[in-house]
Amino acid sequence: MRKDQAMCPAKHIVAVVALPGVYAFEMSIPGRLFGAAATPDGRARYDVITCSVDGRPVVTSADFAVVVGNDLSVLASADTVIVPPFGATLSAEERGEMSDAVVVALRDLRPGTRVASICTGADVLARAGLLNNRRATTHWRNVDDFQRDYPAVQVDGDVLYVDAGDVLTSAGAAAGIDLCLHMIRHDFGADVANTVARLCVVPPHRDGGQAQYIARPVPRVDYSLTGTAREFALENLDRHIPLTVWADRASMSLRTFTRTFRNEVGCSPGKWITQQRVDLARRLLETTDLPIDQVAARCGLGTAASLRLHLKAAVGVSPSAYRRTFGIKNRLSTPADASPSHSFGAVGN
DNA sequence: CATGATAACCGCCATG
DNA sequence: TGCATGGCGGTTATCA
Repeated sequence: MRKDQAMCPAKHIVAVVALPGVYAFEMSIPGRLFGAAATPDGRARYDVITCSVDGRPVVTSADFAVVVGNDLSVLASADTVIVPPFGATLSAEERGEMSDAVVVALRDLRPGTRVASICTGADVLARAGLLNNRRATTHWRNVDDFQRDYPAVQVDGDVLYVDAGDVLTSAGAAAGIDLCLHMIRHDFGADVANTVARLCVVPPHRDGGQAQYIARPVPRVDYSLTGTAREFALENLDRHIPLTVWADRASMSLRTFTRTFRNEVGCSPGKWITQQRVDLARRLLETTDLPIDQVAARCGLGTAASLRLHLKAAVGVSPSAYRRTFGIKNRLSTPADASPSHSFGAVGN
């Protein structure tokens, strides 16, 4: 955390900001997930540190306090700054006051520092102006207030997280897990992220958005209406299956199926399936030596040109560059050396 | 990069 | 009247 870090290949520093009344669960997510990302020889890939405004212990939303390691000055040397939600019992004004110092610190970060929020931590990012004219999300219960308070932010209340490049926001609570996994996937590839997910016993990738978690006025059946169709599609990723067939399998008309799908999953069937295809392509690029056009065929993207297009949209690099960075040949070196973690372009969700 | 065929998407509206 | 359904068709996206 000093200037001498330039001397040795530095670990990626993740700083978690604890404000008064911080939600201990959300605050712990980065330490648990980033902390589980290790190189094959067991070295930690990230250095997760915590801080409060003045470096003193912080009361949490539960009946215990946490002793943090630092004050806000560590943010200057962080590669990633994460703001969990805080101050549940405080008024909006009080929360604003409590986070003033963090707002100032966020505006003053080194260029290229990645900033992320979990749940209503997005408020702090918005107050710092980091979300202006960018897509962002927050807890579904906070979406309307958030959009009202920060009209310059393009709020998307349906997704689990939004990656706007160097600013990322996640939906409520456990969506922070998805966000952290996403950052790990971005930094070190899907394989490392999947290992972390296994270690933490969480799904490596959750389908769809937070829409499916919003309580409906009418209690919904607790199984998914489109789930079997999705399973079927996943088992046949390499084949093109017309939507009418999906709908048939779900015993719905085409129109009702697409509508239901969007409700349950949070995006259109087409968006969803290309996501799945790109995910598979990434895995194949990472773990096999298959030629690019065969990877494309296997994951249903058809041609190498198509794969190139979709991979570029998802992670900002070409298939060969992706394989060079994350492929099996490089498994033993630290990808951090090969790819500065901020080198990938802005990625929508 | 351009292009045209095809599929997907989604607002709209009638129906039950 | 409220609500889910599903067909229609204009617009958009995809891909060879």
